[in-house]
Amino acid sequence: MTDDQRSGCPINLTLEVVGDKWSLLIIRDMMFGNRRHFRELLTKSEEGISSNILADRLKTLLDADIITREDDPSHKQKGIYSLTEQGIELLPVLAQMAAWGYKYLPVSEELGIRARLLSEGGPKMWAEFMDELRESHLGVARRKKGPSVGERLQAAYESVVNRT
Amino acid sequence: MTDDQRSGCPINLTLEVVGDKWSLLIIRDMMFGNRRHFRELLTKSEEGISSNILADRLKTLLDADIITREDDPSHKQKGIYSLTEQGIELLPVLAQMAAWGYKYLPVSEELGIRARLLSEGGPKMWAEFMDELRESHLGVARRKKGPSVGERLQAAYESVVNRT
DNA sequence: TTAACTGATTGCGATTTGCAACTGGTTGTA
DNA sequence: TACAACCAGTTGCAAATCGCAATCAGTTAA
Repeated sequence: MTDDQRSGCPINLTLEVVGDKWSLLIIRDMMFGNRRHFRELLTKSEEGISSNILADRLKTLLDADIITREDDPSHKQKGIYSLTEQGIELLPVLAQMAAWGYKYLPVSEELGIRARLLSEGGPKMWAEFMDELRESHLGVARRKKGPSVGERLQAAYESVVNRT
Repeated sequence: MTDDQRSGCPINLTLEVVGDKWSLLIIRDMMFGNRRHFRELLTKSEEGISSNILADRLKTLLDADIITREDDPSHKQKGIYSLTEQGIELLPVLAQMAAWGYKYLPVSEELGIRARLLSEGGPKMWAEFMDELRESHLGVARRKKGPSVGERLQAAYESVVNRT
């Protein structure tokens, strides 16, 4: 964990924290897939991360204050990972990357549907979804009630998957 | 250049193209620093990329249709690199990363000023800047005239640097 | 003629990656 | 109480990638 920074450029500094092939995927799974435990992140990932890489990245993200870790009261060995406020605020970055990928790359239909909805929903939907994440990860009650963005995205995904 | 994709997720696919420590910095320099030649990208970069990495990443970006390369008529060996439309459309990704880095990381004052203005300007300013990039990289005349976003960002940067 | 400049390429050690097996402990069930 | 399944990681090792320095061959201006 050497902290030699290459420059004080905000884009560079951001890349030094999350600019690898796995960190943003872990955050994606925590945001959109409700993965909160090590095993969930390990086995339910689309891409198949290996356990040593996952452990290493979780450490890095903890150090960078993007996630936190608490003990799970239901199981002495289980840890619950949560996004911090600054972790939650990476959502717009992911949303823009998803929108770009959806537009220009060979995205699969199942996995693209969320990106499409999120892109169409725009910054307003992102803000709403971030409020929901603040509720589930930080325990901050959200104002708006009713069908959540998270639920809508999940429902859209499942409707594509279950279409025979 | 093996094209084994890990999953059809738009975020993952985007990361497979630009998810390394250098590609987005090269694109940043082309967008905000007007770097169009190999030497400019090599020597005028804040971070000091090495020539083999630069050559490799330019190849990857060419393959991914994010940039193009033309011969410079003024010099038989010189090449001019330009952003394509999909390269230009990475601006919102960079802008969001810059905004996040500006907010949460120890950004230097000189290099942070552009991020601040771009963040405050929001999507409207991004669209304007993208139009300017379409003009300088694709030769598409932009509608709006007057002081460009690029000029404004550059002027703000210089005013911070020259402040004694 | 020659020095500086052009876009790269090469060699090589250091770091990072990714797979597989394994560790030490906890929990549920019979 | 025994035991299998589950938990969060760790370790060993081979392969790939990274990054620095030196170098290359062609081009241009003095």
